[in-house]
Amino acid sequence: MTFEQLKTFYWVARLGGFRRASEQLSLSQPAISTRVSTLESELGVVLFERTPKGVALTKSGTMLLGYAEQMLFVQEEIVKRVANPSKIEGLFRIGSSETIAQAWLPEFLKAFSNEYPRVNIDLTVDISGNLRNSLLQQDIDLAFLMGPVSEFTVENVDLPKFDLHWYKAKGSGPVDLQAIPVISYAAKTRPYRELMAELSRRIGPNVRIYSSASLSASLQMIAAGIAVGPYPQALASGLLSLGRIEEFDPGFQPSPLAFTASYLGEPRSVLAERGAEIAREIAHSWGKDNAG
Amino acid sequence: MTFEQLKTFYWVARLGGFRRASEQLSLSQPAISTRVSTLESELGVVLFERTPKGVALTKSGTMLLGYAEQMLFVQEEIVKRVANPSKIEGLFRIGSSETIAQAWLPEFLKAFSNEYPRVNIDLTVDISGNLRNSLLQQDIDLAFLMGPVSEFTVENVDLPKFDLHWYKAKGSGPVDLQAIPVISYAAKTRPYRELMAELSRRIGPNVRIYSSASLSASLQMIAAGIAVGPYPQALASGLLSLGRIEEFDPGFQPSPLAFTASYLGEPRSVLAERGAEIAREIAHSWGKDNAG
DNA sequence: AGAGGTTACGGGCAGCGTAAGGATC
DNA sequence: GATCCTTACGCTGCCCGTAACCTCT
Repeated sequence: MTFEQLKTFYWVARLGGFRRASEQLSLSQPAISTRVSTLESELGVVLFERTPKGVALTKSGTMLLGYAEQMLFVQEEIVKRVANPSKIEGLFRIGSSETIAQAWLPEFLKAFSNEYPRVNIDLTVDISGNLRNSLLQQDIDLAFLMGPVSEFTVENVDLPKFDLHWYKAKGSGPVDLQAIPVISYAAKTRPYRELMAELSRRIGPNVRIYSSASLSASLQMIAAGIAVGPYPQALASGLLSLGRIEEFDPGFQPSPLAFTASYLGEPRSVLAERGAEIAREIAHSWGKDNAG
Repeated sequence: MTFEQLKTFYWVARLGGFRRASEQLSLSQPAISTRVSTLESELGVVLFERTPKGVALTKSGTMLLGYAEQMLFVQEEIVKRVANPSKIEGLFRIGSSETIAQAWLPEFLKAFSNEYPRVNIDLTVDISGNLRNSLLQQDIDLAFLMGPVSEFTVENVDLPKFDLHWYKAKGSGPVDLQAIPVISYAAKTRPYRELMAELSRRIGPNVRIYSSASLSASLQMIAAGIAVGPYPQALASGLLSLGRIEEFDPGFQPSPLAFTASYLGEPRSVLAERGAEIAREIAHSWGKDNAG
């Protein structure tokens, strides 16, 4: 009996098939067959009923699953508590919404790769909805998104909120929201929908809303006087101090953007757990440094 | 990280040396070195301080030890609860006192090897004192002896007691313990010492006591009229029904022989745990079948 | 035909034992 | 020199991937 066998068993049980487990573990499918059947013959017990459309746990298999989970849990615990982080190797896939990427993500990456120098990082920047799916499909290990992700398998660590203020080009006259478009987050995002609803209610159907998937492009458009819009105060400070943009008050303020660091609780991943923790620390100290 | 590495680590920690662990695990000493140093480099942590006279756990090593014990415990649990006994292989070393060997040991061996057909059995018959030492030195895995063994590491399962009755050759006249020797268990045993003390008190210094390490030889001597002695009633029934010996009452009866099935609780051994359980069952049913 | 699992086979590498090497008393 | 652990090295055997095969829809 080896850890690899138990881990393989665990994933076959969890995903309900040898082929799916082979993808999860980056192995050939026959390798999964070998591992499982070796384990079965070592224990002298059949763990799966093979049906044409996948596999199902036998009674023995069900019993083993609990123990296998314990094993993998303790193993992660060892990696977390005993192992030296600088020796941990692997690939860690991070997904981030652009707001975070523009804010404290660089500092996070610095801190993370400092603690885990031998871990390679895959970074994806996307909108929260896509990140959520990627996370649930295990295409990424840790996501910074507008959460929380409410699936019960997902752990959500709350991150500091971003207050939204309204900005317009410096020196432009009073703002008439009927005349100048409002630019905001990409169309499929929650802040976009919220803003859309609020503006329709207050301004009427003539309001024009641009949406942009690129935060920095949006800010450039604001600075160029093409549009106005609500943006995280903390991210506007650069153009603000350059004198390119200025705040204004259209009479209401969208609710702050709430982010979480989210990861799958099962199976355990030390990197995801610790990554979320580091993110919380970094985000808080970044928030203090960049407070109004 | 593998089970073998953790097990090796455990034994090195427990025995305080690589060489001792290599003997415990039946491996060469360099193999222990390799395993430990591989584990150390995988965790990126030094687990042992190497001193000229052995090794000592580092702080990290101490932390790991707890987790390693958990792992090995769960592993044994899997073998015990999930694995099919008929597939378990290995060597199981049993030590038994002769009384047990003459009583229900054959039936026990039959039941045990029936449940674990692929486990080889090493049987040693010796006096309880030696069995106790062998057990503590891990030369045997399970001992049937006059217990309990009071070391805190040892688990003791109580077995049915053996009542001692006095026997003499059939047809011989009234017994004068001043005239005929008393034969009993080997000199280093507890029943011998108890009997010695009791006889000295009651009969006086002239009493002669033979001691014999062989139960069957002793019974033969009684049957031959050379001596008389107290023996387990259950074991005398053969010669009794053949009409070779008969009971008599010298006015007192030694206390019954109390046996235990004893094994080391740490590290766990499924075979020892289950073996003790089987022994208890077999001994009880044997006791009923052979009751006066 | 296609999806899912098994069997067959060759090759690479982990890990063993033997043997030699260092350190400390 | 004795004891204990480490290093060196050749070899064996395990386990992976490729490829062919089986079975059920």
